[in-house]
Amino acid sequence: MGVCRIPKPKDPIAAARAEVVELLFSYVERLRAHFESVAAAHDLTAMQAKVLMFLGDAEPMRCVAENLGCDPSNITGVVDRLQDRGFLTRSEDPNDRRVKLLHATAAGKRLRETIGLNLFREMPGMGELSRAQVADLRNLLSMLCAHSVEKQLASG
Amino acid sequence: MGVCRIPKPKDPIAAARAEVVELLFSYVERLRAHFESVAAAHDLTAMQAKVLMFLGDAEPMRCVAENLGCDPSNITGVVDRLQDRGFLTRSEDPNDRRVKLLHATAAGKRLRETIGLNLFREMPGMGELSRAQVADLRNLLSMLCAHSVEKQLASG
DNA sequence: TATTGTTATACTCTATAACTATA
DNA sequence: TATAGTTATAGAGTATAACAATA
Repeated sequence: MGVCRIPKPKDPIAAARAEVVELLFSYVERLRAHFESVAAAHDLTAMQAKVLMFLGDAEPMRCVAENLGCDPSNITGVVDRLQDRGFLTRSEDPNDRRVKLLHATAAGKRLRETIGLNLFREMPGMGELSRAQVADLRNLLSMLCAHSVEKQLASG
Repeated sequence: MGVCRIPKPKDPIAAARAEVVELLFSYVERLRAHFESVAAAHDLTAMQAKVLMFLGDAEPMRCVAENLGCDPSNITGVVDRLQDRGFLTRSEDPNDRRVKLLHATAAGKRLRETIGLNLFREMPGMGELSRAQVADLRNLLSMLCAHSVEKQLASG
């Protein structure tokens, strides 16, 4: 999300946290650009790539919308475009005929695999971390994510 | 950027990196939602908030576009809307009259301060890290960001 | 000639509200 | 009544191309 000029607190602990927040936003901006560039290399928008990467074997559209944090009405158009290009199909859920399930086609699965590999292999800065540093980062991110989910569930 | 299903390599080092990439994308999605929610609380889109947070004392529009990784033609509209609401003004650069400089107004500076504080104080999961963990995270992120910038400069 | 910012255009994402079909 | 998905609509972000003013 680019450079943010967050006011620095005087308390050293809070100041360190503020610095982490700023670094995170800077790195997030790079990740966003990286993701968009990988998607664009396959003529997909970031949104279309997100939907494709989230697809399981039989994903209800509502779950896609919830995971992506947007209104379900948006998903219709995104899925339309992916379907027109042959990357997924819709089917009715036999258990609840209101629900439509999304399935990646063979071409969709191949594309997903390719995008996944590109996302991983060209991850900015990742190759410079040692094995131990990668493990440290994994643990710290786990804590951040776990707590975020907890808060999300509590407030929802 | 939501849940990404990145194929897991068999090599344990590569697998650990892939896990970090997946965690990063998950946390990034939470940060994006956090940023949007803070911006929306002040009737700003994420893009408008990014521009406002990036504004220095006299920022050329071209620099804003470069920092945000988008075409300069987009900035015109975003800046128009922020200007209409009294958060910034344009002025001609006396040294190069093609350039227009952006200045946050008093209201813009107040809003920037408030958004910065909200971004920092409600940062998902950040409050759960110990002082030492915050320091570790800062160092790891510094490495990731430093290398990203280096690559960016090398390729540009 | 090259660059800065603007405008026009077309496409996509976005939320809201109204609608159909189903539960 | 409530829910899943669609459609219509309006507003915003996005890149491309053409343009005026300036360098």
